[in-house]
Amino acid sequence: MNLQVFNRLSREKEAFQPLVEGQVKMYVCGPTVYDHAHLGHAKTYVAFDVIVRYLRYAGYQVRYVQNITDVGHLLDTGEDRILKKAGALSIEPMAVVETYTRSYFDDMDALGVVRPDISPRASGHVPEQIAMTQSLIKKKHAYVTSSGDVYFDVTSFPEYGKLSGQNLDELIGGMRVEVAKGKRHSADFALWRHAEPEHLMQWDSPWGRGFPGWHIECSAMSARYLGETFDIHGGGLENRFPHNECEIAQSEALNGKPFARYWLLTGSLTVDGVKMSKSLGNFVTIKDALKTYRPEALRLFILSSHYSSPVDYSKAALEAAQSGWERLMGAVRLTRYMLQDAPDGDAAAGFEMVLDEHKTRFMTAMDDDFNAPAALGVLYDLNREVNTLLNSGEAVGRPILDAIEQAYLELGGGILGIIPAEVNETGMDSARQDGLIQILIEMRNEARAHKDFAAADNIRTRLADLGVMLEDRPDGTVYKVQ
RNA sequence: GCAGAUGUAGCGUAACGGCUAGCGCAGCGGUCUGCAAAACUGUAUGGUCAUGGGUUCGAGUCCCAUGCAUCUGCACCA
Repeated sequence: MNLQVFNRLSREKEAFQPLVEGQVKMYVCGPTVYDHAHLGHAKTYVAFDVIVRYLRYAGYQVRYVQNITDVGHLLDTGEDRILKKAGALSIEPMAVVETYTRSYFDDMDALGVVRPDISPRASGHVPEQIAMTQSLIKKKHAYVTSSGDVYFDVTSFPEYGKLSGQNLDELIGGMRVEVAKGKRHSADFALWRHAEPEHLMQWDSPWGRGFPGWHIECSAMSARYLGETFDIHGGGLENRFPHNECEIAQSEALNGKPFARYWLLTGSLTVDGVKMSKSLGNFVTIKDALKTYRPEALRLFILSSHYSSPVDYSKAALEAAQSGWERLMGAVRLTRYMLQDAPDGDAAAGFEMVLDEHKTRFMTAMDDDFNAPAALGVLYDLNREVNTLLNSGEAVGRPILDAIEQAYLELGGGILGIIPAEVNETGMDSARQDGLIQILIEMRNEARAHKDFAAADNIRTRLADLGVMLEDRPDGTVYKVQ
């Protein structure tokens, strides 16, 4: 275990050394829950899922916090995303939040993403955000305008821009949105906004009725659950500026100590080279993708490029991932098939060495900034070794078969989340269905024995039409369900 | 304009400065099979690693320059 991570803050690969030995405190920017999640979200959260899984596998005790943004995230027009959706559907804003929060967790569960330990909602932490804003005002890092808005004063934090490499003077030129009234510097950002009476989500504050700005929630909630300084801050690269930059400014200006020690940001999911996003309309929801592809195949597709790189979505790429997954599962299925009738004893015990070697290579890849695509390559290498062994015709003892299955479950299952533990892959092959298929296999093999290949092929074809694929092996016929 | 990223076989992607540049998908053969499927294996002298220099015993990797293409952010987004 010699984990190196690429820290976006230092722009260098660094040895990973958590603040407290053996413990990792990690915060990842979560979704704004105003619509169903799409594959872009899947990319980010699957990537961090594997990071968390690996850290835990490596023995760290991880506290993983991922927020749910349900207030304060405004559109260019100044409208709140949640309120806009609530208006469109004519329902309570909190009903919108509830609907899409559940939808989000449903999607993540379906993708096998392990839930965060804490999923705090912004609307449930308004007092914390107000308190933080008050302290920032007291320390003269923020000011109140005549209309009841509170802005962070970016000139009071000289390091502003250090994460994204932005320069205050140059920022002004590229601005697309009109500078709000009352701001001293165009780069100042809102900690608190006053609300008009008809605004549906508003709270009392020292500055009148209003609601928190978007950036403050992450600072307030990470401080509450992880402390003022914590180990890993994750999120999508597109949030580096302004969001992540503002988080750093607020927290470090207030606490006078480092905010997050390692910044791990994910590359975007693109479609034909362009980022998948709501506004461009080029998105595919996770629910839709799961109608066509297995969750493991989606994960494999996402993990086939490094978390910090972009990955381009296409039908061909997803189908390639699904084929690759089938390839891995072929060996897993074969291992499990042979385990049903495996001899005791140490036949093929030498394979233990091959397993160890590949495990080591796998870990080396993951230690190198969570290089899942490289680790996946090792898994494919191992897969070939396993296939060669299991098809060699030589006896393979139960201990080795157990060790092989264990390796798949550990690396492919536990860490990457693409190898399911159950033999049952589809939920379709109940005992009864299995029995029915076995009867057909027996009938077909009788026909084959009588060289009645027309009848035999008829059974095989018709089963294939139903998605049941037969494979004849020297030691019998096996099937898989598509 | 400013900040940053990427460019490696048909496609998708890897490679602490060090074996013949790896893996997957797709194509075409071979072995196996009654035929398939799966698997293994071979093959396309399958790769001028964007271009041109430099450092080095050694460069896809480090440095400089160039131009092309594409992408991301610039106060909207995971």
